[in-house]
Amino acid sequence: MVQSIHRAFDLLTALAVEPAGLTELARRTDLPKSTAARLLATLQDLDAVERADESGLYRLGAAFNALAGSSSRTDLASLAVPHLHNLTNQTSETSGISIPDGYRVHYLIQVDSDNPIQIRDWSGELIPMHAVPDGQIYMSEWPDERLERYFSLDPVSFTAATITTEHAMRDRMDLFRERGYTWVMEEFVEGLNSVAAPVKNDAGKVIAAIHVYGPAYRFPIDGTQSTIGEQVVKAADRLARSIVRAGVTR
Amino acid sequence: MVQSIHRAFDLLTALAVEPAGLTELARRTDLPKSTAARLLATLQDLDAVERADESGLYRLGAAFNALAGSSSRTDLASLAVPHLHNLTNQTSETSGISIPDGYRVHYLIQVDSDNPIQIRDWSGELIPMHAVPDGQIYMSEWPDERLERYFSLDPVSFTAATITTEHAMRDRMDLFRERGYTWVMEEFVEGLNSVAAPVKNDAGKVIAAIHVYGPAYRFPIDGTQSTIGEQVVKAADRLARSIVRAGVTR
DNA sequence: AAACCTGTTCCACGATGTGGAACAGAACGT
DNA sequence: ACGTTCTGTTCCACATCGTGGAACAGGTTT
Repeated sequence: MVQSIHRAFDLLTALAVEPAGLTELARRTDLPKSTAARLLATLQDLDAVERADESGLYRLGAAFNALAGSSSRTDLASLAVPHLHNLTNQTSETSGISIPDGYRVHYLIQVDSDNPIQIRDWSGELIPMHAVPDGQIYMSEWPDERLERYFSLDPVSFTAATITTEHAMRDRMDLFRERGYTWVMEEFVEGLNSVAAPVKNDAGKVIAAIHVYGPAYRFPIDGTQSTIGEQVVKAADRLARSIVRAGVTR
Repeated sequence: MVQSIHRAFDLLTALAVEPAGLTELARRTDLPKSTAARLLATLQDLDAVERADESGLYRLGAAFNALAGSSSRTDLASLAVPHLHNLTNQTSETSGISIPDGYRVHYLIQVDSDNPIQIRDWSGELIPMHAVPDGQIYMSEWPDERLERYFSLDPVSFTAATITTEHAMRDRMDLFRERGYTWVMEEFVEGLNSVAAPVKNDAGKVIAAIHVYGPAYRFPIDGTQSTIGEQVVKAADRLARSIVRAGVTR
């Protein structure tokens, strides 16, 4: 075991209680002041702690928000994988999961189908909300002023079919609220269709969305839009229950 | 600078990209395998990383959620302090801020008034939602089934005035939605009144609440309920704007 | 079956982390 | 104004702790 790392985490844990000066931290962690000073200087270098200018008090730094964010995204992605496999098996198309990130959709992972004609992998990428079904679901929870602000920024018209007006988006959102899922037909990329449904936490808040997409020439097969939509909704609900059981917080 | 701590954080940063095995992590961080193994064992001991049983892959552990949670609570509390001072000056009573935490309200900090007759400090404590105005605000955003579940658990009657039925709480929530703030008169503690207003993020979600409380014999002074309520709403809105400017995420 | 790769463990070694001491400056009490 | 106490910073002699190469077991791939 590496003693220095244990000691560093002792200091971080002490700071989680409340901010403190060097001498107080040394006292809380039973370390000599010079040892604590050196460890804190290193943690400061790593943005794991920061120092308030006037008071000289140490407090936890921004590094953990990034690590915790990544940790919870990884948790969510792990939980989603079996559900996405099931969905891909059912639909024979690529499925994936995303989370909202400001005005964009953050694709976490996707599960490809066996079909030789594949969809490229958008995992890790950030796509504007209006262009994809996940984003349209997230936007449907926004207050009016946020929606207004978004459309005042002239959203990109990716294809001739992209929705770029608030009015048209409200119509789309009404459809979503009616059905519980939303379809996007060649609005982001020519030749690509997709459908998504929301994943909600115990408090009813949309924390993620799962989607299926495929090439427009074969997806969806005529007359199957609502069947596929319902399958995505069911998969999203099952994932939501897994999340509650696993105690993954978002 | 402490080399071991830098190396440990290099490993953590590598894991934030995606989970990996020992050899891959050693490669990503330019460390000998034995060094990486020892550092990872220590991080595992600290719950900073965990090991998937079957695959043997390492991934970030739960420790950061706790540290990030604490870090962001500290950020929020720091931002709130000047607003709470203003509110305490205006009302001559104790003010404070809370966040929701499951079925309870987590009081972060409070700012006392100069009055010698003081309210005890609940900072750090967790109080059931139904008994305090902050909690009643949080509950007003819940889906029906969550509210139903809460009241099926026979909430504690702290005083004769405590609301313990779903029906009565819905009436209270209607009043809240009408006014933008909510009063609680001796429902939690005999002789204690309080008023709260929600703090919302850019997406319109209630992330915290701020409140003022005082002894019932002097607070509120007759005829000042709506004036004080509005003051709390304004302070909450100003805090919300500070939060957006500071980029503090919740 | 052989080659290759991963993860684990050991231990000789010396580099790094340790911690006491000294110091400057601020805060506090008289 | 002065003495005392406390905090934070820095130095450096020292030896403990962290290092990393090597060996090994077991699984995977060819």
